[in-house]
Amino acid sequence: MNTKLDLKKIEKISKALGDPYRLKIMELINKEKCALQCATIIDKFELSQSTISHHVKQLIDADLLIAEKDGRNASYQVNKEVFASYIKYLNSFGC
Amino acid sequence: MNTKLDLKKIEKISKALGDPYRLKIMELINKEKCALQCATIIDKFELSQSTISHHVKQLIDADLLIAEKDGRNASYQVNKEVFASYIKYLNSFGC
DNA sequence: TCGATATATCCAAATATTTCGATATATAAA
DNA sequence: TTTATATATCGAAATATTTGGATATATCGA
Repeated sequence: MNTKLDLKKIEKISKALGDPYRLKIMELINKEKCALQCATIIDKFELSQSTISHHVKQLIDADLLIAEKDGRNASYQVNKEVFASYIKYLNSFGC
Repeated sequence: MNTKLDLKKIEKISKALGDPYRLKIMELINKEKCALQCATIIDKFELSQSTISHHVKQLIDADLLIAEKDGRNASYQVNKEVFASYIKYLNSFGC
């Protein structure tokens, strides 16, 4: 595990984290012990459902979130693996 | 040291890292033992001088680079402190 | 001083991202 | 089976980012 990410992927992850709503969505999901439902996210922000869906998709596309579908509900959790790999890359700059 | 970064700052740093050229500029500067001159960066990429200058400015504005001016030359080095703080923030997601 | 060089800034065009309303899709509930 | 609910996708407008040419500024060398 702890795959080495290529530059394209690093770029995508960084871009996904470069938006205030997406950061707040990540924090919200991270606070939950277990997976968080989409409707909960929509409740918390002054954004339309389609906009939230779009932001969540970007986080999923960057592999920062893992999505799970249960019937008509979707839930998400943080992909700790990918964060670990991203941090590993950043460590070359940090220390 | 190792200041806690607010969300706005995390966003700015992530955005600054969310571009292929800026990532490559960071890597280039990081590879140098000592500070890297601007002209060297310009040589390495197929981008105009003004575009490089703009990208470097964004990295400086995000505090990822420290700029030093010596006469008409400018040189840059990685701000390890800020990287460390950014990584510290990301650790809440990673493990 | 005068011309050359290094970098930064200004402006505008090209491109990408964000946002929302409308609609599609799939499932649950009546 | 019909209706309601949850989420995703499409299309278009608003906004932001990227890019390069032109120019400004500051300094070095002749």
